[in-house]
Amino acid sequence: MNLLAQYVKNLVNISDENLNKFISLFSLTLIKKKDCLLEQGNVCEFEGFIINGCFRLYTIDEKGNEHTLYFGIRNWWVTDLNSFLTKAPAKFTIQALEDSEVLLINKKDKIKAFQEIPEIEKMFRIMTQKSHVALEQRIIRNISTTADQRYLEFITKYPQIAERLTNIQIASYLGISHEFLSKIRRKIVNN
Amino acid sequence: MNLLAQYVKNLVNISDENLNKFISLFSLTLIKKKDCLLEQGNVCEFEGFIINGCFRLYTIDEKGNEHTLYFGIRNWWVTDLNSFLTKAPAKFTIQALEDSEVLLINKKDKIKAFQEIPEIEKMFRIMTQKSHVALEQRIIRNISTTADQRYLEFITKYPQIAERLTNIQIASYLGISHEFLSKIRRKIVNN
DNA sequence: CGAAAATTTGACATGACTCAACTGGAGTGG
DNA sequence: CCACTCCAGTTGAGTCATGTCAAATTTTCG
Repeated sequence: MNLLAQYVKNLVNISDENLNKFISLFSLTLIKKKDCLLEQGNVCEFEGFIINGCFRLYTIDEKGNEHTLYFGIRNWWVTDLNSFLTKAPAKFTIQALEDSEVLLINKKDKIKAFQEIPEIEKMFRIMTQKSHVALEQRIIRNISTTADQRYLEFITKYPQIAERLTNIQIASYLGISHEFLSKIRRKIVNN
Repeated sequence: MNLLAQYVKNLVNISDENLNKFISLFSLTLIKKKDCLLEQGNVCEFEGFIINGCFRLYTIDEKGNEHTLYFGIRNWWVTDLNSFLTKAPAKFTIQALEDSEVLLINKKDKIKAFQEIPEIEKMFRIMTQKSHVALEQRIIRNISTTADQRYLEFITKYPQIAERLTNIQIASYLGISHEFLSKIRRKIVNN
């Protein structure tokens, strides 16, 4: 079955006709492990819906350290939102961590969908609201808990993502060094 | 002039008729310094547009420590989004830091506005996208920079907010203790 | 003026980073 | 199939960032 169609129908009531029209705006892209969907500095011309595989969206700072904004798997969206909206150079790199499949839509077609299919505008609003809530919660966790707690929360909340990641990648999401994460893991095992 | 009307017109093209219809859904509320628009645990029944004054949206954790999600002043929106959307008990308290004026809309009327005025749905989408980008940037800052840098960035980016706040409030936003913020400030002065 | 809150300060404890070394497993070319 | 390399993970020592607690000082505000 069509994963994207299912996703849309879960959020809004939409006719099959409009749904098909929307889905036809996407193109399926295959991408190999370690290849990038977007590289920091380029303009992000797409919004992507992940069908299979796993992606990491990260930025590299002046010191050369990587910081992960989020990981994406099946049924998640992925884009550098600021770059996509404003055509500013992307602050993030989007890399495939496995051989992956993703449905891409460009900005022109997304605007077209918004204009022609009101349910789609509504769907994106609902979607954005949900991820907004998730971002707010992450900020509160980041400013209020220790790395131990954030690590346990991450592997508990997203076990199906965590199991595919290296500890280096998880550390870059939690905002700690991978050496320190290693020590946290040892401490957890030893109790 | 009507601040909210101006705000809407800056984001979307909308007829005066629809604009007035939208604005008539709000009710002006005056709230005194230190009073709360919302208390943690209650259901957030409103979304608010600030006309005057200053608000702080914060949560209290198990240890009794306060953590600030954001501050709001004139021209900003304020709500516990998750509670407003899902009717779950609010995780945040919204307190006025000064005598303030805020325009409130309830959920039923907001839904009505979305159904009857497509430009309003569009406006909220644009608004949510912008704050989404801001939240993403804040997460990256939180996981990648030290408290010194975050403090300097905050007072540089939002001087008109920072000047109204106590250091305790700023510290609760940055995710550090107010004693440590005091030491940061001394260090900055002494160079 | 007087009380409450904010701010500062210092001593000490803990969280977290850096660097360097080591181990072990996964891929790769011969 | 082996030897090699590379990368992830672990570990320890030393250091820096930040928290905690308690006390003193200053500011705010009724």
